[in-house]
Amino acid sequence: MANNDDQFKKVVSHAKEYGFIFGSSEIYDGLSAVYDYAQNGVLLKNNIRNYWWTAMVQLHQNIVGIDAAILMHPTTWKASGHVDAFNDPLIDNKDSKKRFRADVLIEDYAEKLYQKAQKEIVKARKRFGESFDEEQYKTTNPRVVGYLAKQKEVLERMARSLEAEDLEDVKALIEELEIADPDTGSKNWTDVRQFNLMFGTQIGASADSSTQVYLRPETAQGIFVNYLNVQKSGRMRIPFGIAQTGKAFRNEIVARQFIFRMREFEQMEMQFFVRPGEELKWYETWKENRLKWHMSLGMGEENYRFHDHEKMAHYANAATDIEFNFPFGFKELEGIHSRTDFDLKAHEEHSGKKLQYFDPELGENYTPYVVETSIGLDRMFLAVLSNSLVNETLEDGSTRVVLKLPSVLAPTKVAVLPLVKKDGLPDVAQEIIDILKWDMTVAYDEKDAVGRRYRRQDALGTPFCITVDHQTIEDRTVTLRHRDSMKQDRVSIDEVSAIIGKEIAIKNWLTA
RNA sequence: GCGAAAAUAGCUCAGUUGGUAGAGCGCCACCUUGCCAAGGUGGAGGUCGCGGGUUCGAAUCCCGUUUUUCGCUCCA
Repeated sequence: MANNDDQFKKVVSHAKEYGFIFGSSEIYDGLSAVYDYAQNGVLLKNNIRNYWWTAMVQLHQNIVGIDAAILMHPTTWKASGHVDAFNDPLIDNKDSKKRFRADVLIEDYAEKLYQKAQKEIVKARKRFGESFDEEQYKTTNPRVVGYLAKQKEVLERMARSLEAEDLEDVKALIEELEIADPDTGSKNWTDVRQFNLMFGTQIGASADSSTQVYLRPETAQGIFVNYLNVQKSGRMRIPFGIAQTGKAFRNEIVARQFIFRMREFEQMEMQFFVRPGEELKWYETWKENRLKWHMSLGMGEENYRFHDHEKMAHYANAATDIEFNFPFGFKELEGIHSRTDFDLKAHEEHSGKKLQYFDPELGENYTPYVVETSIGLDRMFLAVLSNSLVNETLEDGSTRVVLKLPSVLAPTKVAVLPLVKKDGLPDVAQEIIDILKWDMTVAYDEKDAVGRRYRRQDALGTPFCITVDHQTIEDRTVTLRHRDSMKQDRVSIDEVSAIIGKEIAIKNWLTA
């Protein structure tokens, strides 16, 4: 564990030192859980996004992409359930310093009442045997009636108070019921406070004429509200998918672990629209497909696992996470959910517009079911970065820090290095750069001994170094040095582009 | 948000009972070497997270605040 903590710290400090990630607005002491991608980080991030987009959109004829706005009509979030579900009433125990969801505390209390009633019923059944009438007993036995009535009363009062946002009454209820901290028994509670996980802002400059809107807490709704537009204008036939990448915002109570949980983050998601009843088949298909995508990067099969959800979110009938072995343990990297027709139905209800699809093969209308794949781009970035950072001990006992990024994702593909910065070698290096720069990101470095320059490129994850020496002037050959093996080949300048191109081609990675 | 710990140069860290800030690495310039980092010379870079207070004097003591880490909580 200590080793993992250590590795995580190294990743964070490496990310900063080598220009991958900076804390936001650092000169003003930073902003909690917001980060900026730096000169190398943005390249790596773009490459990951492109690798995903190619695999999901370009390679699937029945999947198209969109780019929906971050701001959406506020009713969207009523329909999606976020206005209600993203509001948590929380309460702290002053003695144990623990935080609880106030509604969960009350629900647990109500559940206990129900259990008491059940106990009475079980006892009574033993007593009366065959002739026992449970329904009648529930309405006649005073104790059971009391428990059930109390349960109902408690739940109803809580629902009323939450609906009216009367948080004082929620607290009053907790105190009246003498609900204690389940761990410590303390009844010393703070006030109940509401935490809204959606960022709000307003459209319209003046306060009185403005409309409250939200920064989207997930990108998916931008696809749902556009699904019929895309289907009709693109003449899409079910099954088909709509993909997009983009920012989403959540005002997390606790946002931690570097870029793992940020307030502003980027999702890469695809919603796949299918016939009702076929959703679980497609769910399995996409589970398999997405895992294969992860495996193609060669970051170790043992570092991935599925975590199937026992308890479903309100919209899903099957859900799994692809978890990755981060330095702080296995954590969710991607979610695959069978979202049923929950979202489209909800939008139909709230908008009053039909969002049905006419299936020409079946000759009937229906609201499609949806299978979603949703991966956090920032999490993927962290997975790649933390998995690639290695402190390697070489045969001669010396060490090097090397970022063994999959070369298809590496920010810089090749560094061109003149062995010395005289005798015309820099000019030849520049010629090579001018050939390669059209197809890949190229770096140039002429400072310090070439060995040290190799190490610098290792730390940046550059998979190839081309060294121009005196022989280059004579026969137009250079040495091509490989990051991971540190081996060198002598090749002609004319071959370099093709050799590197093959190694970094998305096609070769995705079909390997 | 609550509790605990921390914040000194780009990075990793020293800094004694309060006495005016240092090292290694890195960076820049020049020289030297020339295929796997750490030769030479010179240089830049810190109002010690920020704001108050105590004191003749604060990186050091006190209070507040911001950020980070860990725990609680939450995670569609």
